[in-house]
Amino acid sequence: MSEIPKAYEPQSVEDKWYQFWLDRKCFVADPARVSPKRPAYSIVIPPPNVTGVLTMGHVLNNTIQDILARKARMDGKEVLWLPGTDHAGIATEGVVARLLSKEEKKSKRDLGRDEFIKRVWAWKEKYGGIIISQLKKLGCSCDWTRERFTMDEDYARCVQKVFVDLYQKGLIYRGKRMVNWCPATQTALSDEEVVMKEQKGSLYYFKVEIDEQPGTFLTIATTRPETIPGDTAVAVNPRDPRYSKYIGKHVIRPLPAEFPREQKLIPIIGDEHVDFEFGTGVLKVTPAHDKADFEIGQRHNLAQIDIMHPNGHMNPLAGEALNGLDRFKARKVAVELLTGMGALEKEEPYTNNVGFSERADVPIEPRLSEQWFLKYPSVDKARECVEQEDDSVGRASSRAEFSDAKAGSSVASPHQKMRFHPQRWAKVYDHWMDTLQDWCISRQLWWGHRIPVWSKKANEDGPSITALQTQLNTFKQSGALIQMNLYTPHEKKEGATNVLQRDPQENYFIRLDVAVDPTEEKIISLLEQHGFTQDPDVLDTWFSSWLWPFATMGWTGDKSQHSSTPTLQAFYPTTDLVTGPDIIFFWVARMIMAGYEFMGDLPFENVYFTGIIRDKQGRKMSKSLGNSPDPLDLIGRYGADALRFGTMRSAPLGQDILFDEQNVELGRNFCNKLWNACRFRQMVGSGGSATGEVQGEIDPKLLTSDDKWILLRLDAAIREMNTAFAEYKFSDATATLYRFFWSEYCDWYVEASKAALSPVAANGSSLHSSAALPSAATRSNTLAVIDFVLSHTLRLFHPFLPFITEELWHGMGYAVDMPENQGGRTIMTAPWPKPLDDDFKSHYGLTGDDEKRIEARNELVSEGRNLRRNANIAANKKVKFILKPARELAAHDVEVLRLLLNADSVEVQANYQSSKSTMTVRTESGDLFLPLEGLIDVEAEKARLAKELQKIEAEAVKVEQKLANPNFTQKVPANVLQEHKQRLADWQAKREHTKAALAALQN
RNA sequence: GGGCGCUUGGCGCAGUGGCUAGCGCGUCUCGUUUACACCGAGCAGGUCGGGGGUUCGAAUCCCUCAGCGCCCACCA
Repeated sequence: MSEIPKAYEPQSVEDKWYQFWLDRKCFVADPARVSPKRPAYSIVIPPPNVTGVLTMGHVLNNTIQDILARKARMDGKEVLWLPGTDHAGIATEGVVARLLSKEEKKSKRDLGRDEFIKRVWAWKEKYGGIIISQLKKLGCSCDWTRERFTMDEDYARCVQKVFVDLYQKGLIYRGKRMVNWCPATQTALSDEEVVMKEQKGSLYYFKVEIDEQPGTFLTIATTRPETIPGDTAVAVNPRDPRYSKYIGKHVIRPLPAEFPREQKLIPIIGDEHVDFEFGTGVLKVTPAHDKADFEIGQRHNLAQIDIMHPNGHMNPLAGEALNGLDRFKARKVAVELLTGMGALEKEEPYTNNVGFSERADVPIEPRLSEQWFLKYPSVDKARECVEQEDDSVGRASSRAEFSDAKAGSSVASPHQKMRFHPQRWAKVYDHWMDTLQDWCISRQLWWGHRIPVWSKKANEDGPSITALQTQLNTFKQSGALIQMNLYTPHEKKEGATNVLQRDPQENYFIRLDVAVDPTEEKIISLLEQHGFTQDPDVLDTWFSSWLWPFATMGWTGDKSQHSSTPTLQAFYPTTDLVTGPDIIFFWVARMIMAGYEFMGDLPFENVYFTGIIRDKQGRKMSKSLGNSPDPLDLIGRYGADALRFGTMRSAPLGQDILFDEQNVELGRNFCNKLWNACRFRQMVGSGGSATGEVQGEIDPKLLTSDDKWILLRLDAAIREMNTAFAEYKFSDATATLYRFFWSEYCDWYVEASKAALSPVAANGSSLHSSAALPSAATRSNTLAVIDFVLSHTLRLFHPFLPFITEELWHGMGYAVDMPENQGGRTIMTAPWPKPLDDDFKSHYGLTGDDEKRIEARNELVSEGRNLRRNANIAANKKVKFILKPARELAAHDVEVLRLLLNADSVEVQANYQSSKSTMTVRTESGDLFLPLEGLIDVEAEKARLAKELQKIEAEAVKVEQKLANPNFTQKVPANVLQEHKQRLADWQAKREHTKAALAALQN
């Protein structure tokens, strides 16, 4: 580090070191190196969408993972941070489809399935994974040799095998159900992909005539008049005295107007679901377009009339006037029609919650359709394994226990408990697990894992199916992974999940579904010969992501050898998962169930839930608001370390993060401070008698009080860091680093060390009679302390600031003396600092007393500076102070006082008497006087002292009263009592001193 | 309708029964002294959301009210 720039320039440093780490394979995990002495540590990245670009959310999430991974490496663990991307079905298909329509004016259907999928792959190769290169810019230490994609060939096989396996277990079934239908993307969605949004709309009241009692009308309130043509009943609460008498009668549905009367006759039914407080207490029932209505329909065996096309436009069953209209347009027209026929009674403004497609941001259309569903596996185990708050009473740091347990026995038995951080998410998880609904896993898309089911419909007496069934059974006996399900009309009566619905266009049919591992080519060709076709649907993207922790580690899906890959054996279960609470159900819960079901063990030991990044005003980051900063731009302007540090510093555990660019600026300033502190060490090192080389040995006999103090502060910082890591409190960790390095090391220690480092003093003479005469030996000793502290500090910083610490580690020469694998090559593998132990402390003579004495001396400095400011003495003007010490002070300390007070001299006078023109203050380590020789503003000083005295009085009285209370003195613990007595004595001493000073001014 | 979280100086936050309630940012004043103006020094600024209770002692524990936010839920 010869020519050191005055300011840190991250741009010239970051790429260099990232390449250095890659070249030396620093991020590559080797299962063979794992041993009881070198335990494994693993994280799988939450795979970002392959279409994604880096957002502040990614920065937060991945910085935390990188911090954990880098810390674990320094702890001597074998670390695997496994990266990759997610194929993100809907998102990716949407991106490519939009591109296609923009550039070629074609739809995906124009291209056809195979060609379209080719285009998606081409797009993926070209643009996909931009985010991967962005993660590298951030400094992420992922093992890129193991990068995975959820559509990789071997990953896809895992997905298919899992499907067949669950199908065999009877957990996957096909069913015609009410699903969340997205008319924009024209696919079914899971419940989790629906977000509720408050919508302002209207509640329309319309009347219907009771067929059996002409002239009697019921009024119905609805928000969706366009679905009237789909109504097949009107429901009232059977306990509702107003209406119960009408149950069993019929009403005439007003729409479609042109339909014959008998087609529009629908029954009035009684159902408990109807709330008689709401609206008029009469509910229109549309079993084909509303989830609750569907269930009412099931209970009363109502017909289902589907009046919409899949794209959300009305079909002919909605009637001439509505046919072809978009559902929202149809709503307006339906209202007009009702008004026209005099059926509309009123319309009132109404706000309700409407389900929206999370991806496409359009209202969901509840729609009856045939889909694949999964009954969740391993639910009980998954529910029990997450530690609830009540479980943990009396367990101070269970994470430490976890780590130790794992280190102790390398072959781990199945883990019992998993911890969430913050733990309150366990409750949310628990609640969801208690109310699990079957998961709709099929999607009407092309980009994704195609459902490995071949099926054929036939008439009930079709001979081909039975014959084929027999044939397939022989394959099955030979161990092929296939499963058949024969659907016959009879099953309908049993009300089972495998309900075969009557196909409206055809007669009853039977169907043979065959789930096959797609690698069973013989079987598939046999099926295809017999006219079987593969299900056109693909699986929900999360149906592949839920296997991520083990499908990425070489899991084959073959149960007999599921733990046979070295990677799985070494790194599964993973240690930590870092993710956002928004995907706790989508991903975390499902991974836990999959972990148990397919690996027989939980997938991770700890889950850290980050907060959500918001803007300064607390709004969510969003593209439409334009309030989402580009992290790459921030990295360009401030450096990756600055972005990381600024983000971590403002990200307390469990709370949302308000992003403010000022935080990044602060991170940059901090890096610069670190840079300059090292630069200072280089500059003082090359002058005087010491060379620029690292000073190794510290001589206990030559330590100054400040040296001892900073070593003790370093010790405290290391301990605090360890606690923060154990509790996943990264903002605490950065706060500790900030305080220790900036306030304690730079502001106090470095400034004080200048007394020992003074080149003048080192020459053996001094300009100041009161100054100590530090020898050259003391000087190099202080340099050695600085090197000790800095080399530890850099290591404490490294997980947070990987680039600048690597640059300084080498630049300062700290790498030189270290063994190759312990920091000699890179700070990445330098050992994490240990707290200073008792041996160390006694060898160097470090005691709590030293710490207190320096802090008392520093208080003297602060008070002295305060006096200066109150006397309006310019910061650069040299003055003389007089000190009447409470106890003996070393020459070094007096010299430090002189330096830090920017004084010509600090004279120690045991019997100094204050005079009229002297300002003064009493501190624990003595009375400080600032003689002003007539320059003093007596009135101002009187006022200041009076104010001071008032405050002192108030505090003294408070303590006096406490001590006067016998209840207090009797019940309070001895140490607290003692502390209060001391406090009173201190206040009284200050009171006396201030009174005396005030009195002196009166003369 | 249930559940969870939050409320401490202008802003963002620490502080789970006992130091004079801290920290960072910001504001203001002074300052180019052997790293750093991306800096240093100093001042100002808080009845800890309201009310009640437990206790010798409450920002901290309990009750209650209010406000804000999030999640879950089939009132059309």
